[in-house]
Amino acid sequence: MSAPERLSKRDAIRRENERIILAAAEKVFAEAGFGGATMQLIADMAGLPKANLHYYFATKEELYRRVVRQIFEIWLHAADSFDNAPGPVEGIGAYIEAKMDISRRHPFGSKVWASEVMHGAPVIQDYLETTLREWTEGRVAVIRRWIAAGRMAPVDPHHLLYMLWATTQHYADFGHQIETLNGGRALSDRQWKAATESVKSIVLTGIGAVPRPEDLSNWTS
Amino acid sequence: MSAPERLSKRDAIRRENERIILAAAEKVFAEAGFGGATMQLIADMAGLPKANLHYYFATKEELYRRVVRQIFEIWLHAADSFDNAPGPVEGIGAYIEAKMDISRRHPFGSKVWASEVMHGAPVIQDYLETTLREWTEGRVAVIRRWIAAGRMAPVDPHHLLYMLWATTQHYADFGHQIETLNGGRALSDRQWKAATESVKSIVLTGIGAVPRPEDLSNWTS
DNA sequence: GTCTATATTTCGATAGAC
DNA sequence: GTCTATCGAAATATAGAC
Repeated sequence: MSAPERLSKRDAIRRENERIILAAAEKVFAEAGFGGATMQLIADMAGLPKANLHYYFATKEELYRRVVRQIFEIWLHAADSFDNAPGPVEGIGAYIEAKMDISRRHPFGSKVWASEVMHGAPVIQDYLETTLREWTEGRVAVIRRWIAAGRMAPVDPHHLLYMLWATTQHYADFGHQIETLNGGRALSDRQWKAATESVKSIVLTGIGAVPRPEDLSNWTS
Repeated sequence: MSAPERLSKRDAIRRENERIILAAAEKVFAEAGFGGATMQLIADMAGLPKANLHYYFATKEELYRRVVRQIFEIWLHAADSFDNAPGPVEGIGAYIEAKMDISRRHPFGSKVWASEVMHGAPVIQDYLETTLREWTEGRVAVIRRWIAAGRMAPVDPHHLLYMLWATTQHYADFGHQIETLNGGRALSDRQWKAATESVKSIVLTGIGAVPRPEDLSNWTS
């Protein structure tokens, strides 16, 4: 019985240290980029000697790869709201809410992902070509069904998805710019709510999934 | 006459070499990030010895600063379409077209800017707090007038601007992802046109500046 | 203005005691 | 599993001949 117990304890230590290192790495990679990040900076942020990082993660690239995969999987789960929704108002509405929530709670991961894609996806190109492509085509099919059912206007599904990604992730990736234009203060709870509602309103109205607001419903050219 | 002539010739050489170096630097900074970029890579891309870069730009950071300022000024000029427009359809429509065109023609500059902002704007924070803030408040005022005149729905002007920036720049910053989802091929002329029209259509419809397309105008809940 | 050679620093990674 | 000391590679920047 002692062997499994020792192994279990060692595993617990390993799991906890990996968690601490990954959190520190996510922040440093987001703030300095892969090239600008140093193992020393990550070690300091994690409160560990630099050599310990190499004990848990053989190379800087392996550590980086784990960070990128983390945010990617979080985003994939957010798409659950998309499926089984009766229509675009519920499906796309819930997806925007989920993505905005992730932008607020995981701004570092979002930035690491953006940086990785901007640099040509050197370490996650295979994910783009397999998992992301399949995910995208699946949602494109759902959007096409909604269009065919007359529940939204016949917009291009791919460009709609790009708009959803762009608008929601912008609040994480360009959060520093938004904060500066907000008088140097981070968005409050109320402002995050307003941002989410603004995105939902413009997109859902823009694709014809909800009616135009009353005060403009009698629009004339 | 010989002194001014020599000076002029020297200036011409300087200007041309700076142009070559800046173009090479923009590409390398975009593809590798500030930390990942090396003076050697930039020199190779420019076809010059590394020492010549330091002759024209004292430090790597000074060279980087010039690249960031370049794209920022291009974007500022694109906003001319915003002003003197009679309404949101013309103003915002032209702005989207101009920004999409920049995303296509200056993808490297867009990525360098995105990377700079994501890392907390270490070298252009003053621009954000002065020029960008003034530019933004000026356009917010224009949008408010359009809303007051009943030419568009009462959306939050700041969040609308963020949406315009996010959607248009996404085609440059995440161009690699879009290309991958497009079967590994860059967007064609036709596809860029479709992307621009898609963004314009959803946004202008979403803010109530154009009527809903005919086939959905008799929407019922 | 151009270019080769090099000084100096810093980083990723490892050795080896504990 | 932890940590100090250090190696070797690579980077920025400069010196100095042409």
